[in-house]
Amino acid sequence: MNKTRVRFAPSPTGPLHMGGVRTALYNYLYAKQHGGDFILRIEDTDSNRFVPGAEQYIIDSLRWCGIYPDEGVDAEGKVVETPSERHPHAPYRQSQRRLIYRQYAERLVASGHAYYAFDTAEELEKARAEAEGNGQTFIYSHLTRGALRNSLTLPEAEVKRLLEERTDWTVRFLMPAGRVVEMDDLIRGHISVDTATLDDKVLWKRADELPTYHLANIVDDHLMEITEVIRGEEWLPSLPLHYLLYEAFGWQDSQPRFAHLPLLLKPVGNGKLSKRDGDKLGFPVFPLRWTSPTGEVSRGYREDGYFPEAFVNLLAMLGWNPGTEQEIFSLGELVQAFSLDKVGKAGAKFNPDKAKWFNREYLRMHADAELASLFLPILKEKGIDAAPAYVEGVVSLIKERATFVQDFWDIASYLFVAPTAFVSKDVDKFYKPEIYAMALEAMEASDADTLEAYVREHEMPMGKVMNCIRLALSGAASGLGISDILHFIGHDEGLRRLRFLKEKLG
RNA sequence: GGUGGGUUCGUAUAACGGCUAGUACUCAAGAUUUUCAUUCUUGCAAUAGGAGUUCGAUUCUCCUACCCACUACCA
Repeated sequence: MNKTRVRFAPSPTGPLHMGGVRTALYNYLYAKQHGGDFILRIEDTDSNRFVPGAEQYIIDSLRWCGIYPDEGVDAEGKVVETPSERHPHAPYRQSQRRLIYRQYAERLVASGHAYYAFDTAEELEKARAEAEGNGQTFIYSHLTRGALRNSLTLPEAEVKRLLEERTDWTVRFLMPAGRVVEMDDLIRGHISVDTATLDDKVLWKRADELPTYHLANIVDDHLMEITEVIRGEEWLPSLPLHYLLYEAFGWQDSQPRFAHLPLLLKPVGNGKLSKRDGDKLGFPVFPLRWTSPTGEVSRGYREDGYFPEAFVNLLAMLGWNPGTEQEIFSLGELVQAFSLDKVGKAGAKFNPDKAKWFNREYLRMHADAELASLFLPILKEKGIDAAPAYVEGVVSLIKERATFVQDFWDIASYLFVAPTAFVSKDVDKFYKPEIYAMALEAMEASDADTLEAYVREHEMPMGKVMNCIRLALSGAASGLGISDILHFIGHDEGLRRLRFLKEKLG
């Protein structure tokens, strides 16, 4: 039995979106569960779409989630560029593997599974436009290849000349007609496709001396001894090609098994989750904040205040379920519980409310001291220098009311500074001369512990008096319990605030 | 258009072919609380439609509808 080896193979064309993180996560979980390796490979074969910083963003995102590759770019925190005893499959960036692909492309031509094509981009475009004019779709296939400029139709000498003179030719796969490819997917079961509907995909481009996805992918998965390919559903249509490629190379025996994951869909309407949805509906679609080369900023889960554990957890539950009613899982627990046959087939709509719920749960699980240490810098920004022990006490009191650490300030700012503004609606309701008089009397006569008893004993209207006091202490009639507030700010400060209320409102 | 995939409460999902189709989020109501939040209880709400197989179908088969992906010298 071969050791399990899976890979996550993103393209550095922009920030990794949460769907991509989920794919990486599922690969990672699968690898770890089977005691195997998780490999990070960068598929940068499209020089036109390369975005500076995208690769580092991918690495940073996975690290934030606690996902570390055993092999590949970023293995053990450093970029592996050359083969070594530990990483014999390096390099892991496809642009650094150019030389490898060309020989495999040539091998396919030699064995009659591929051919050279000399059609220019303009010629193909013209053919497409023509077909479209006739209400049809042009595909480069057994239907059309006989009338196009390639090594199948041109004389040998001409082919030789063009190969030498021109630098814009490609190698195309010779898609056989009249075959039905029988495939198996770990999630979807058996699938069969008639090759007559498939086209002759470009495998290698002379112009930049690079392969396209299809060739690079198959060659690398083979060379890197990948045992399972777990990727997004958008790849399902090219699975027949990939099967045929393994067959053409004679690698069927070591062909990896495939699992195509359902897509992540936008919260409302239809279609896959896109960057725009996040901006529009107010939630991040990226793990980390991303600033594009043009200066456009996209929010990230990290910066929005999500705990990485919560992010990983919510991602894991989108498209997979444990078969039990447990919803909260650590990364380690996910490794134990994960299973591809519990992955659903249908696309999963992302629900921002549930995402927040997960973070709330994780926030409560965090120790007060830890939360306090996260809150401290925020306080410092507000110009407040509070004692850690004090902040810890505050946090333990308010953590159940918050979703994010950032919420702490809004919830409890008045435990650090006296309110200067008062909610007018609450003022109208609770700041009446007779109520204020009673509130002042109660405050002057009792401390935090005896306040309630005093109000009760003197048969004051409990709700009104308390809310008037709360208004003075916190600036609003809703919020923390009065005795809790007093415990933190002290009785003297409480009395001062009550007097300030009158001073301010007259 | 073609090819492939998909379809259980609003959302995520559960249910060897067999209880009243379960759970979580959201929402609503009630209880608790000096207020708010929390917490607790309760409630609303689904098998896309139609045939077939079967004693019995959410589950298996077929058809229809709808949704998604792919259909580039992008991944």
